[in-house]
Amino acid sequence: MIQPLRRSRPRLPAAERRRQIIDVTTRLIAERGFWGLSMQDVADGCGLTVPGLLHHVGSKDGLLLAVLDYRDEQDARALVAELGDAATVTPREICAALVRRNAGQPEIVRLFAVLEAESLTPDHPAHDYFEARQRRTLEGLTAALKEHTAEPEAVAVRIVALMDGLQIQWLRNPGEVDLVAQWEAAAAMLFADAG
Amino acid sequence: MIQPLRRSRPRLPAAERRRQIIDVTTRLIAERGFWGLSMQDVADGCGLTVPGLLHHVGSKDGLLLAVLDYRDEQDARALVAELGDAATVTPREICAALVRRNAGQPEIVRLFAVLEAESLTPDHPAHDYFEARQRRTLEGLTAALKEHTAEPEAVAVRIVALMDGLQIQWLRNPGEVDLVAQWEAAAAMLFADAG
DNA sequence: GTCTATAGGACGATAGAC
DNA sequence: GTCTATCGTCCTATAGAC
Repeated sequence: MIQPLRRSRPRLPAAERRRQIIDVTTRLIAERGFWGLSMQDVADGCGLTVPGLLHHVGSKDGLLLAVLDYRDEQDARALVAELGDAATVTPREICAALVRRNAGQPEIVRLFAVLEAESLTPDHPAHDYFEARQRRTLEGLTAALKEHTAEPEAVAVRIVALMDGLQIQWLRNPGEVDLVAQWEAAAAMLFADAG
Repeated sequence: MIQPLRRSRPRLPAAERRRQIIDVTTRLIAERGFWGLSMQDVADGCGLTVPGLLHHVGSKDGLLLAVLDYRDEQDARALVAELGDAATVTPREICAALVRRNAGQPEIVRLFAVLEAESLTPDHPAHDYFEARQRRTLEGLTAALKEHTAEPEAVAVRIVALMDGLQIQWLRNPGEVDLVAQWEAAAAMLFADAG
């Protein structure tokens, strides 16, 4: 009568489990930020216990970094798919594509909006990530704008600022603010002298 | 030998103590957000125990609302002092005054930046406050723009978005981004057709 | 107005079995 | 790969003395 009975629970392969963990965590951080995130909630959302969750990500900080790494990878993939890696695309087209993509995934946008603000303080585990991300974005955009305007750096700052600001208003009131339309209208002035 | 010995500790009057609590809390929320705020840290910063702190604010939510109420009061006072309540002031001047004031108090700006993002979720204790605040701001600005542009509402959205976005970049890199200068330059395009 | 004492959880993380 | 059990810490809040 001794039952061999191994594995009454699913025991997903590590890669799939990791993917599930990242999905759940993305949703929860968007709702509550990193400081408001609890490992218990993530574990529950995955049908795991907390030690089970920690087996995959090591620590709470590790969990956050896993989410950000995954986003980088996805974003890079998506942008190449949409635009090709062509050098013929204008900065304005790049921005428009980005806004269109963001308009379709409010959860991700919220993830970044919350973490961007939270991580302003130097002891936030994503502080360095967001500092590097902002520098990379501004440098890339500045370079792309060089041949189109006299003040590429200042224009780049304005573009990023406007995108971030519009996203916040859109997230707070998705029904009333049309992200893509607002951006197109705003872009008309921003790119008045640029391409 | 029986000592009457009452009050070995300061025992500040309630109003002063409340003011101190709000100051300390403002700094801590700017650093960690509301979810990351601990009553213990606030109490320590005031030289109080946690129950002593709770005596003044009732609960953690009450503490947050006290901070926001106080900010509303201060901001209204400051804006009237700077501009008078005159109807002769243009929207552009109002915005410029606001940006100049913000440039001098990064801690307060950070408080709002963090709470604005955190409070996107409906169960955040400041959710309603920020929703009302955004609506009030947009309506006021839209009204002020009515005589200056054909699309006052859309321009108002852009103005708010740009101010919020510039502030984030400035907060992350105060040395490299000059908030006032960036705003002046951006305002030149935003108000191209408006006053 | 502030304290001590304490209730009653939730937290992140580790050890070790299976 | 996932579990149970547990550690030690932190958390908000209440009761009641002074």
